[in-house]
Amino acid sequence: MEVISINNIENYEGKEVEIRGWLYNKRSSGSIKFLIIRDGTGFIQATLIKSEMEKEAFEKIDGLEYESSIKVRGLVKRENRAPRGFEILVRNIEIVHQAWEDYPLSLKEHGTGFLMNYRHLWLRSPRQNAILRIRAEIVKAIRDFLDQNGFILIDAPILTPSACEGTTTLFETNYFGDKAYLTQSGQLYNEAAAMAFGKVYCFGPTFRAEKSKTRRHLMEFWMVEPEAAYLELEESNEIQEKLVAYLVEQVLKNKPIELDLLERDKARLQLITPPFPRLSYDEAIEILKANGSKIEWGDDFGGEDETILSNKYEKPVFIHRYPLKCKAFYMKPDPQRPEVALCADLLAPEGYGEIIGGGQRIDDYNLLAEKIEEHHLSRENYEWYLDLRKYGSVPHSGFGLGIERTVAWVCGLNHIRETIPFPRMLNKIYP
RNA sequence: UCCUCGGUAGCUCAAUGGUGGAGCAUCCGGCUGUUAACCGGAGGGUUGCAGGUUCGAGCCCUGCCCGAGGAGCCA
Repeated sequence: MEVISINNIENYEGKEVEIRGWLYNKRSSGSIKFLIIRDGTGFIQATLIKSEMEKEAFEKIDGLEYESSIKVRGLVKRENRAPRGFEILVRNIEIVHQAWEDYPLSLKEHGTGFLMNYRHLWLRSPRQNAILRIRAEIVKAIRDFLDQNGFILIDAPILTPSACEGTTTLFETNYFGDKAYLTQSGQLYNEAAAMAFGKVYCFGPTFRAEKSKTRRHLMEFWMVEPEAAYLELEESNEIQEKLVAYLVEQVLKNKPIELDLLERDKARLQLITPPFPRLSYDEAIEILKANGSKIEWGDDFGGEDETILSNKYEKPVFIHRYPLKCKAFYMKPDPQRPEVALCADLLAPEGYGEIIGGGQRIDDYNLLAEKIEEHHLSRENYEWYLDLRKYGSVPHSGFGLGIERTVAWVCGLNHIRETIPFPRMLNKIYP
């Protein structure tokens, strides 16, 4: 008898199969019993009919607790009355492990705070399963896109000797008696890699010790950061819009069942095709002022400002050429207008806000040295970074795409915390 | 760090200052097509903690703890 996965059960209609999984739910009507089995790839109804099986096998499951692990053997039937259009007519069930009777999660009515304490069990639910499968698809799409477009994976270190950008708070750790910090960006190392390999990206976790407590923030999150030599701002933007459109396309193509389960409006995602609109910071300020925002030229956008801007478009929108003082020290000033940076952020639609931040980097040695001093950064820590401007400096650009925010947008979630298996949130690190 | 809201059964929530309830979950019983099944019955409580006001506090007051949302900052 063949052991099969629930997600391709339709290929086995009329065949005897075995499913290895867990008991998700059960319903009984006396002489007919329904079990909902999950195996990690999907959920399927298993039906037991008293008159069609041995008494012992029929009664075996009476005391079976939720989440008990079981092997179910039976006939795959097309059945309109079953949730997925298919069910298994059970011949026999083998109980692998009888779960304890106090499984804490019931099938309805839990608050997120409670569920987060049981995140290790919550992952078993259909909704969490769908979200994390979409996350995996997005990660795969990003890697495929970059690999197919000549980028090579060159990962940056997690433990770093100093701040990459200096501004945000870092997690400090002890490195054999010296201070070290968990990375908040692979950016600077990427620039070194880009001068060695041309087009590179790093993909990994990053850490911010900011005491942020909002639906858009995690202490630990994942970022993909491409960086390329001889790449100028607008060329970088073009890569970004193609990348974002591609990952949306791949999710639509490969994860339609998961999107439906999340009740995501797929029509909104189908609109995500290049080119994306481009708005200068100056234009954005005018729009915000016209909408009643108190923002002034030189301010960075707040969450509400981003929402106003992104709601104006069906596609993600680039906001480019921010005031230099809003941005990191390595951002290259626009030669036409030195008060603004050659940079662009990408705001996702439907109020999801910033998913990409990127820009062109300073390639002149003297200017970069000045900026390092201006930002009170330790020159000693950045000698290697300055070297990149001494030996074959070229115009170069890159960007960072936040995985969790992207997943939240594609899935249509109102909070980022469900987009990562075990979110690290303010004052909360269990489980 | 600041602002707002909240904390009552395992969970989600009710309860004019006057005997703390419901749905789900659990246990028992019933049901041959259930769809977070349904129907009947039972058990389940130091109302976050510590004080205070009152004849009487889940409810009013003070302090603390914890949680949620938001601000700042950012992806």
